[in-house]
Amino acid sequence: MLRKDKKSITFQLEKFFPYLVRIYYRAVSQSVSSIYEKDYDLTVSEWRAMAVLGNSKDPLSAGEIVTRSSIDKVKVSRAIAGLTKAGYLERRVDEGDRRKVALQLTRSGHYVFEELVEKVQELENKLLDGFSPEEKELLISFMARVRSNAEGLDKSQDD
Amino acid sequence: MLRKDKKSITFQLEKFFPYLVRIYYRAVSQSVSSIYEKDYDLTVSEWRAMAVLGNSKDPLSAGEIVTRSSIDKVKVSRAIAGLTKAGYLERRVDEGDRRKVALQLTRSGHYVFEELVEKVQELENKLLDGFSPEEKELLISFMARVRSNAEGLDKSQDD
DNA sequence: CTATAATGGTTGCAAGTGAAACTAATCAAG
DNA sequence: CTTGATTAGTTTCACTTGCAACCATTATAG
Repeated sequence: MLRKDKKSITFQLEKFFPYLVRIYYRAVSQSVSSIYEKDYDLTVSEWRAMAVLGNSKDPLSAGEIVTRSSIDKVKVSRAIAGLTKAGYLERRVDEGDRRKVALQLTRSGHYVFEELVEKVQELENKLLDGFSPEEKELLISFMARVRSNAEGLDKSQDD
Repeated sequence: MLRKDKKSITFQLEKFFPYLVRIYYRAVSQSVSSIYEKDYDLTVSEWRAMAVLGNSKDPLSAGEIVTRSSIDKVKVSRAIAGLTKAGYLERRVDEGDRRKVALQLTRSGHYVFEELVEKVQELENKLLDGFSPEEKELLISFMARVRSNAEGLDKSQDD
């Protein structure tokens, strides 16, 4: 079995960690998005904006949604437009600072939000079916560790 | 603290499992893609197609890349075009079946592949910095379990 | 042999994305 | 006040995406 390869590289994509993460993410993401997409015709950003708003007693500005959801400006702006058009969201110009808009869910928006939360939490349970509470916590903490490793890297690259 | 909320929903996005997965994925994905994007101006699909090809002794058809990389038809087709244009890939019509193309990395493609593999494996280690081998295995197996839960769901929804 | 279907791969198109430019309002300085 | 800078949010534009339609070739049926 003599080979002349300089290094005889073996790189298996299906063992490559970031590839596994991607596949994992895809599976999770697809199962959850099927709920708000197919059942309610919402986009991811719309669902997330709604989730942030649904949990807030007080109206929020678009900027506050951006910071709380880690969705970017543009998507939030479009999500707001979409939700407003669907009648789930009410936008009022903030009279204190007329650049801002005060956003809050309408009654029907709140209703949809509640339905969604229920379905989505049910899905969360199904995704973690077979996991003990400790395992769930462990998985979450592993992800957080990897994430913080990754973010550390990015930072050092910026220099 | 009397509230009149029908249900007093508390849904925190930042505790929601699919959201955590998304953030995790983003961090990983961004750190790895910065390597092949910034350093080599390759897209994800190009890198993945290259990874599949780089590991194969024999030329592959586009369809084989699709099945081995779980990238879709269209992306593979475009990845091939891109890699060919960059001089990393050689495409030859399969004379046995003239619908197929036989694809293999050029010398320079192989060279880039080797460089990339090295950098990318280094990154993989950094991402998992602080993880014991057992923890790494555990994380991977957790992801596989969640994924198979998710895929089970999708299947039952198709019915 | 045709005719029809099936397969491998590419391309067109409509929708989605995000960086950057833009508008409008507020703030800060002279 | 005016001028310039900052902030909130929207829009534009170039690029990516993926479905579906497509072309070419091979396989199957009559």
